[in-house]
Amino acid sequence: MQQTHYPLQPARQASFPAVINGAAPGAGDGLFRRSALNGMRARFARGEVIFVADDPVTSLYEVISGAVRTFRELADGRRQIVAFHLPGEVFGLEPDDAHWLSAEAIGRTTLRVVRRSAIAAEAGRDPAVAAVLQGLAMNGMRQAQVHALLLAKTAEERVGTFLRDLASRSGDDEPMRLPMTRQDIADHLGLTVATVSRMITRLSACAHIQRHASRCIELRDLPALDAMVG
Amino acid sequence: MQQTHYPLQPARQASFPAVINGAAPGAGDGLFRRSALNGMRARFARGEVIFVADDPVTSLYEVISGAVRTFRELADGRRQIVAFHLPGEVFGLEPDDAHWLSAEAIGRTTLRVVRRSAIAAEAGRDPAVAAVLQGLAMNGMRQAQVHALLLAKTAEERVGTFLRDLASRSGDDEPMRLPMTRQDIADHLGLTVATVSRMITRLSACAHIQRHASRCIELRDLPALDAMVG
DNA sequence: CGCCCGTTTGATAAGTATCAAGTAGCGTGG
DNA sequence: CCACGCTACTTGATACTTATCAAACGGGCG
Repeated sequence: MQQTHYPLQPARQASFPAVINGAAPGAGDGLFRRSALNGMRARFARGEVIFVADDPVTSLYEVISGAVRTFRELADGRRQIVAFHLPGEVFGLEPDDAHWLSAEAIGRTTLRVVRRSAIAAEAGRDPAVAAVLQGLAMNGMRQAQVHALLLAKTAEERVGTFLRDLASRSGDDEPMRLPMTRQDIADHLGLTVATVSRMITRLSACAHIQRHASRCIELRDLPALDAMVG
Repeated sequence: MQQTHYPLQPARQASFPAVINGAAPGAGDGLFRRSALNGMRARFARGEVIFVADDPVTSLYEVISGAVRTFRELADGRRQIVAFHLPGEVFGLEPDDAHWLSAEAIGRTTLRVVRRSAIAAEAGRDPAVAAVLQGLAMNGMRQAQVHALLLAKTAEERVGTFLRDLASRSGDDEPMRLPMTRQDIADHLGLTVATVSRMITRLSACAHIQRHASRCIELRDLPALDAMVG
């Protein structure tokens, strides 16, 4: 499959109510800078909790620096990571008044926090803000669908796709620095740490990637990766 | 995991811009009956194509009777079914101007078709319509996330969860009639037909379900199913 | 009534998890 | 600054789950 990456933010093009035109897709341009929604900065240490499932949904969050994981704890103790969020991306949008997901900072992380009530007020006033929200929701839907497609593939394809996508979101600086642990990756891809590690070793052996350090990987043959993962 | 079912329609509660209250959640109440968006009825035969990936997005669709599968064809010929849509549910909402998914009628199916341009116009006029769209997008996001969680589980859990959810969406009449083939189920759950069949046999052996016919299944022990699938 | 497609079942192979040991990287404290 | 210790990562041997290939069965529709 294509596995085109769909960043949550900014809204990529005309969303459904076509009203749009929305926020300029300028890189790094904060979603809520354009309106009255400046938001407050908040800093989090490694592993610190941002919100927990069942908490009331109070805010929307934009990653300024660092990285965030959103996940769901299963009854049997397994943890499924739904998404990683890198600088410039927005998370925290959920259909209900209570969170279904939990969120934690992966490393030292700075966020812009915008209160839900402020967004709601602004969206009622400014149709463009409503359209941006609509785009966020639809991109989140697409991203989750792409993730589901990923989980139907083999371990090698999952890891290859994951690395390729992460690289495209991280900026073009090679080699790429991975903010998350192998356990995080495994919990995102529905694999075990051991298997993730083996697949990275295998991709290195094929010269598709090169490991400079365990958290520092260079994609050496992007076309080959693309061909492998579909 | 909980695997609460999240029907696309109607919007369940206050969505993000809180403007809402939206459409009354009356059962079977068509999404677009309330506004000027009546839409036209369209009938499809078994297997008939509704739209294909790369087609322009022209409309939103509500299932009146029958069932629909939305899916994505992978390069290697595999087909991943993203969702099944039953009467009362809405599909066809996508972030871009071109479809990323394809859609086909599973059996004889009737749809209400509402043109995108009409929706956009109405959403600009009526904030409640915009809010309903927002709810549809966010519920679609949640549904895709739940699906991704499902794909990280064992074959038995996937099939059990699938049957339980389908039953809750199909209405309470037992035994439940399955509109789709085993191949469709397999392509939705990331399994093979043989494995789906074996798991159904195994669930029957545990007396959790009972097969009246291959497409007609009764859930005999819902608590046990819930316990098994988390 | 009979054909055909969808479904079930069996035997075997492949892929991934599990359990366990060894290695390396990194922060912390001496 | 270096040594230490802890955590993350890699690698190996084995078991279990699911896919694959193939055949038999059954039910719905002409």
